Amino acid sequence: MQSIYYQLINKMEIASKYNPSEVEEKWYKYWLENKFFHSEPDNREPYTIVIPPPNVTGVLHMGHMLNNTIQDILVRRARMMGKNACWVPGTDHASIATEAKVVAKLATEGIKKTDLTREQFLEHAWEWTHKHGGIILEQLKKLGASCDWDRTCFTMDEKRSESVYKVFVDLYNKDLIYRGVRMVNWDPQAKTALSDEEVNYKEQQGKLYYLRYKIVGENGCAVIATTRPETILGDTAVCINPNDPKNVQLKGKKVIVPLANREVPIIEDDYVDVEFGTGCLKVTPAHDVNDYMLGEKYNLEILDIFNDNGTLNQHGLQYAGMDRFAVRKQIEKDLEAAGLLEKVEAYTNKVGFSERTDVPIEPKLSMQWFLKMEQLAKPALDAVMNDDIQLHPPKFKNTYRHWMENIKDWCISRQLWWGHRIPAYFLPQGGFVVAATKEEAYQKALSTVNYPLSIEDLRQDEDCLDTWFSSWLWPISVFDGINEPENKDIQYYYPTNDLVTAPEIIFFWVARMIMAGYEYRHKPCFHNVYFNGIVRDKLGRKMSKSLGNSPDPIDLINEYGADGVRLGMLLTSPAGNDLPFDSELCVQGRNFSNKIWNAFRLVKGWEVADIAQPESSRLSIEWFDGLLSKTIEEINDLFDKYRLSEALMAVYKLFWDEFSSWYLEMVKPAYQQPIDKKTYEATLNFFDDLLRILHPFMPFITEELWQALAERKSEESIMVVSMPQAKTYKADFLSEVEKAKEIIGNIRTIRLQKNIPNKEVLGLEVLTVDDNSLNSVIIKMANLSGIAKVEEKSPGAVSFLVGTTEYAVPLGNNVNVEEELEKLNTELVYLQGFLKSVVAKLSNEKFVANAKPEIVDNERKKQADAESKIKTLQESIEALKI
RNA sequence: GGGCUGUUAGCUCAGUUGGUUUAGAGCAUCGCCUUGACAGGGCGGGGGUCGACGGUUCGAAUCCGCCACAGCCCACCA
Repeated sequence: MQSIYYQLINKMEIASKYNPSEVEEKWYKYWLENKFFHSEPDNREPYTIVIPPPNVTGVLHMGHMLNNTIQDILVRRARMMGKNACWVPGTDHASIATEAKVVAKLATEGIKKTDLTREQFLEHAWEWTHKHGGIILEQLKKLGASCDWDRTCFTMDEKRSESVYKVFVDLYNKDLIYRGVRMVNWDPQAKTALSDEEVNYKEQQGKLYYLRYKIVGENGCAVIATTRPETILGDTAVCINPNDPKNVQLKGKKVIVPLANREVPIIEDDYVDVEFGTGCLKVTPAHDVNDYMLGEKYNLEILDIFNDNGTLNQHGLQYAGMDRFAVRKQIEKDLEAAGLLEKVEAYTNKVGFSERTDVPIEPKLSMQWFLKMEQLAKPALDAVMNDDIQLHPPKFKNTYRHWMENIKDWCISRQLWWGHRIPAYFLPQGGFVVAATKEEAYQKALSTVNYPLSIEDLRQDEDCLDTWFSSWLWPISVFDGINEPENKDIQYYYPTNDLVTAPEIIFFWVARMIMAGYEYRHKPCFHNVYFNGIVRDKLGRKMSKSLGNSPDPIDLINEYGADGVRLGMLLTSPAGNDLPFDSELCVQGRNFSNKIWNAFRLVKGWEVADIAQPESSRLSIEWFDGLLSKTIEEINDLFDKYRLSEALMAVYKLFWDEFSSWYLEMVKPAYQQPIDKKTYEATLNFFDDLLRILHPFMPFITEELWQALAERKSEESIMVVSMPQAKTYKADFLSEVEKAKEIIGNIRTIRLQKNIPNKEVLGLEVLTVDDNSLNSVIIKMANLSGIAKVEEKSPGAVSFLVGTTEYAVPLGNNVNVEEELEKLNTELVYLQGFLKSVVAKLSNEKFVANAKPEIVDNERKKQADAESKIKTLQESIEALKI
C-alpha cells in the first residue's frame, strides 16, 4: 500500500501548494490503526505525561490547543528519542460547571432541580455527560494529539471513584479529615460553599451607612458605619479599639441594636481601625469572616439571619423571607423613619462574586468537611524548593512557596449532587462512620453502637467532594495506583515526567497533586512542570466566550492545517508568558508547511544521472552535515531547558534559511540538467533527518513527505523512527562557509546596486595569498566566471571586505566613482569610530591592568583588524580618486 | 495594603557568572528582483541612547539603590 503511494507521488505532478485537509485524517487513522500511540510497560525507559483533564462536556478552546500542542511535542519527541512514551488522556467531571450546565438545561425544559430527587437529577446529568462528553477528546485528535486512547480515563469512572473513596477514608483514618463549622464563601444561587480561589473580588459602587446604636441607660448613641445595614439583625456586639480616645466613653457600656432592639455589649479589640468611619465596629459573627474571629475570641453569640438561598430567616424578624438586597433597601427606609440613620455616604468597596454563578457571595457559617494541609504541604514545598520538581519558568517557585507556607485547610465538601458523594454515614442516634462503601460503613457502625441497627438506618452525607479532590490523584489514579499500589503500570509509569498546564491552577491542582504524590507514592508525581501562558487576543484581553474574541481552534485547523496552527501557537510562546494570539501566526505556520512542501517538490523533481559529483556539491554536503549536527546539539539543549519556542525557531531557520535558501541552491543542478547520484542521496538523507527533527512540531506534513521520500514498508512511520543524533563536526569549516556566504552576499548586493542581472556572469578578484577551499561554491552561488588571485585589483572594480581580506568585482565602465567613494567613506568613518573606541580602551592603563588577559588580547586583535581594514579602504579610495 | 515578576526594534521575544566588532532573532515594514520548487517566493535595506535617575567598576542591557509603569499572586478595613 505504501509503495503504491510512493510510486504514484513520484510519477505525479505534485501540487504547488500543500493541502493539509487531504492528508491529516489519513495519517491520524494510520497511526491509530497501527497502535503507535499505545504504550505497554517494557524494557525501555518510560516517558509519561498525564493530560490536564478538560471538563467532560467542554469544547476545545485556544488554551487547550496551546496546552496540548506542547504536550504532543514533548511526547512525540520522547518517543523518537527511544523512550516508551505514554500520554494518558481523560476528562474531568467538573462538578460545579457540569451541574450548572445540567441545571440550566433542565430549566429550559421547565424543570427545577429542587423538584427532582438526587437519583433523578443524576440520571439527567449522566445523560448530559454521555451526550456531550468526549467531544473534546475527538477534537484533540484533529490537532494530532498522540494520546494513548486505550487508557482514556474519567474522574468519575469506576476506578477513579473507588480511588477517591479510598483516599477519603484513609485521610479520615489518619485524622487529617475533619468536620467543622466554618465561615465559608456561600453561593446563594448555586447553594454551595466555594473555596477562596473560586471567589472573584470586584469593585462595587456602594453606600456607607452611619447607624445610631442607643447606649443603654443613657441618652447618647454610638454611631457605627457599615456597608451592610441588613446584617444588624445578626449583631451580637459592638467593638471599639481600646486605644481610641474618641470612644472611651463607650467602654463597658451596652448598646441597643436598631430595629431589633436587642442589647449587645461593647467589647474592645485592637483589630478595629481607629481611622475608619467612627472607630466603632458592629460585630456580626455569622456573616463576616473577621467578625467571626472576634466572636470566637470573645465567645459571642452567633446569630445566622440568612437562609441558604440568600433570603432572611426568622432571625430577620419582620424581614423574614425577603431577599438580602431587598432588605438592604427596606431597612434603609425603616432606619431613616426611626431616626436611627445618621447619614449615608457613597462608598466604593470590593465585593466577592462567585466564579461560577457571578452572584455576590455571602460569608456563611456552615458545616463542611476539611482536609488538614500543614502536614501534607511540607514535603510538597520541599520538593519544589530543592528542585526535585522543577517549575518552568522558575519564577513560579516564589509564588508556590508563598502559598505553601501560608496554606489553610482545604474545604473539600461542596453542596452539589454531581460528583463523588462524601462517604460518611450518619447514625440514627448521632455520630457518623466513614467507609468506602455503605456495607463497610454498616459493619463499622455495628461495632461502634450498642443499639440495634439496620443498614437502611445509615444516612449518607448529602454533599459531594470538591472536583479537585479527584483530580489531585490523577497522576496516580490513571494507573490505578491507589487501588492496586503494586500494579505493573504504576510501577513502570510513575513518577510521570512532565506536566504541562496553566499557571492559573498552580494551587488548585499542581500543588495538590504534588501533595498526593508524596502521601500515596512517597515520590514526586512528576519531575517538571511546564506552565504554558494564557492565550489572549491581539488587544491582550483574555479569550472568553462572553467577549466572543476566541477563534474556534477547529476552524483554524480547517483553514491553516493542524501543523500550521500548532506552529502558530508555539512561535511566540515561551514558557510562562501569555500569548497574544493573532491568526497571522497561523499564516506563518502555514507558509512554513508550504515551504517544506515545495522543497520536497524540488528535490523529488530532479532527474538523477550517473555523472561526476561537482566539487561544490561535495563541499556543500560536508557543510550541511556539520551544520545539522551543530543545530541538533542546540535543539537538544533547548529542549533540556524547556525552551520550546526557541527550539522551534532553530528548526525553522535550519530548514528555511540554511537548507532551502543555501544548501539546496548550492547543489541544485542547472535548469533541466540531472543531478549526480551521490549528491541526490545525500540530499534525501538530509531531508529525512530534517523531517524527523520537524516531526514533533508538525506531525502530519512530516509523515506525508517522509512516506513519499523513499519506498516505505507498510507499518512504518516517521513517528516511531529515531531522532537524528549529533555527530562530531568541524567548527572551523562551518565558519569558513559563513565567510563564503558573506562573500556571496556582497556580490549579490553589488548586483542589486548596479542593476546587474543574476544571469550575467561576473569576475571576482581576491587580494590575498591564502587559498579559499570554497571557491567552487562561491563561483556557483554568485554566478562567477572564476576567482582570480591578484596583487592589485583592476581599475574600475567595486571592492568589499570580508574579514580583513579585500575582494573586488571588475565592472569596467560600470563603476560610478562618486557613489563608490561615498560608500567607501561611510565604511571608513564607521571603522575609524570603532577603532577610536578600541584604542581608548587599550590606552586606559586600568583596563589593561585589570581586565582578563584574553579580553585585552581580543581588544588588540580588534585594533589590528580595524587598522588593516582602514588601510585597505584608504588605498581603495586613493585608487578611485586617480 | 503586602509579595513576586517584568520593562530591549512597530509586534513577540533572546541576550547564559559584567568585556566576543558600536545590542540579536522571527514577524511586520520599505526598496529592488521575478518565466524553471515556492509571490504563501528571492535579494537587500531601514528601524533600538536596552523604562527614568543615581551608584559600584577600567568597563553595565547585564550588579546595587531609588522612582515610574505593567502583569500576576496573596489579603479583603467594616
